Amino acid sequence: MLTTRPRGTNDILPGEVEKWQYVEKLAREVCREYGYGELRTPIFEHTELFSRGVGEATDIVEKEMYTFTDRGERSITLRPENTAATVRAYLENKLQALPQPVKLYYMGPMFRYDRPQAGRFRQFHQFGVEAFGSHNPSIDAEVIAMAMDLYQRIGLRDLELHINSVGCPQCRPGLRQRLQEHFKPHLEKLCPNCQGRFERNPLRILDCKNETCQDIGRQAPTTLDVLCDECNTHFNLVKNYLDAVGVRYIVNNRLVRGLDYYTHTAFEIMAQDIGAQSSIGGGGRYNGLMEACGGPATPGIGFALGLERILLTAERQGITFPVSREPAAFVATVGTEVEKQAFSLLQSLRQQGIAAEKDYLARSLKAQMKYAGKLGARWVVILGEEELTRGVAMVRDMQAGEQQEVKLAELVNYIRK
RNA sequence: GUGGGUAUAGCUCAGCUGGUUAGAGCGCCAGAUUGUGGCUCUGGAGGCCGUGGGUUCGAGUCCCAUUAUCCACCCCA
Repeated sequence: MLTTRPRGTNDILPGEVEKWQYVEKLAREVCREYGYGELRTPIFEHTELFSRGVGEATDIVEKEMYTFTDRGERSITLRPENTAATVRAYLENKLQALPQPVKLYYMGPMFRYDRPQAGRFRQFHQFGVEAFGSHNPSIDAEVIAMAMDLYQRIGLRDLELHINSVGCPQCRPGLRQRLQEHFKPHLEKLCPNCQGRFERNPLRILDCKNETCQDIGRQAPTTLDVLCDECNTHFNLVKNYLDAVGVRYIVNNRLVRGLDYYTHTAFEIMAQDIGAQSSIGGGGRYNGLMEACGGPATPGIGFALGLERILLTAERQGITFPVSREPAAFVATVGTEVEKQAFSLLQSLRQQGIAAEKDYLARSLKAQMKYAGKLGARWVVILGEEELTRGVAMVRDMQAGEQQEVKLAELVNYIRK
């Protein structure tokens, strides 16, 4: 073999790809019902879109981007997420001119240079939505409820929805300061990671898995302790709306989202039993992002769901999808004289909407039957010279193990019945 | 970027303390008298034992490196 697929990428083969199509179809249905229109943006963008939009200090930008210089000396990056690109497209196409809010969705591959592990790949796929132009907490709740609705339609069970408010530019600096005051006396005892976080992002110390860090963090002020009145009110209303539609959630004041642009609502959905990377979706509000990208102050909220992780969860939960690609009919021939007519019959079946197959390896009738059985064909249409002169075919029902002669003119109706 | 496990046929794996032509099950192809699948039986194709070095009379087996893969950390979907 010349080479293999690049690390952390996957070939999705027939048999597997139908599951993807099924989930994608459900996602599109949900979007239609909730009023989200599809947006397709480039797979690559100018690097500065992500470094500025996602945040210079994030892991994504610091160490996970697929960045290269193109032949025109431009720095290009394969998209690591799609919120920044959606904001860019909104501004570039002047979607402010549309009735507000503007509700968009996307689906497709994202790229991050990580070490692969269970549920994590370098090329992975996200389905996401973004709603621009409304501060209203009902749209926060709508976005969350929509994600949960999709999971439910797919059939996923035992999911945990965690929600939190990470504050706004008014109250977040206060939280940062109070956290640093809390951790400062214990700085020596924190794990090396958290000692680094102390300066960079003290919020993150709160969801460290290290026991000592957790113990010290237990008494620390949380986001919810320092929310300003406005943030507090907003968060309470989001919860009220979720209650109103029966979406169950866990308020997790340790929940911090990694990307710089989040404000107010943050949420994450966790699955059991798919390994350490248990988050199958997450999102939140990002009221400052549009301005950071050079646009007018415009609030936004969205989510991104990981398709690989959704499919993995479904597999672990033993969920089967109603997908099939078996041919309905198989045209078998006896003797070489009838092959042209059989070929024509095959074509005619297909053109009338019946999935039909034939043998391509000059197999004996016995081998053709065996092959048809393996393909899962329900009907085998057997054509020999003798049948052909009488305008009939022997049609075998592979499930019942019975067969009978059918006039060629009635074949389609017979198979459809 | 860090740590650990694994690498033998298309797939799942045997191959004992180094010893002759590397095996099984499944899958694939063919056959078991005339034009009929599933079960059974028979035969066949298919392997630079991940790659490169080293130790040895001799390496699939031991050592080193490298690559890939899996799992975990970091982080995220």
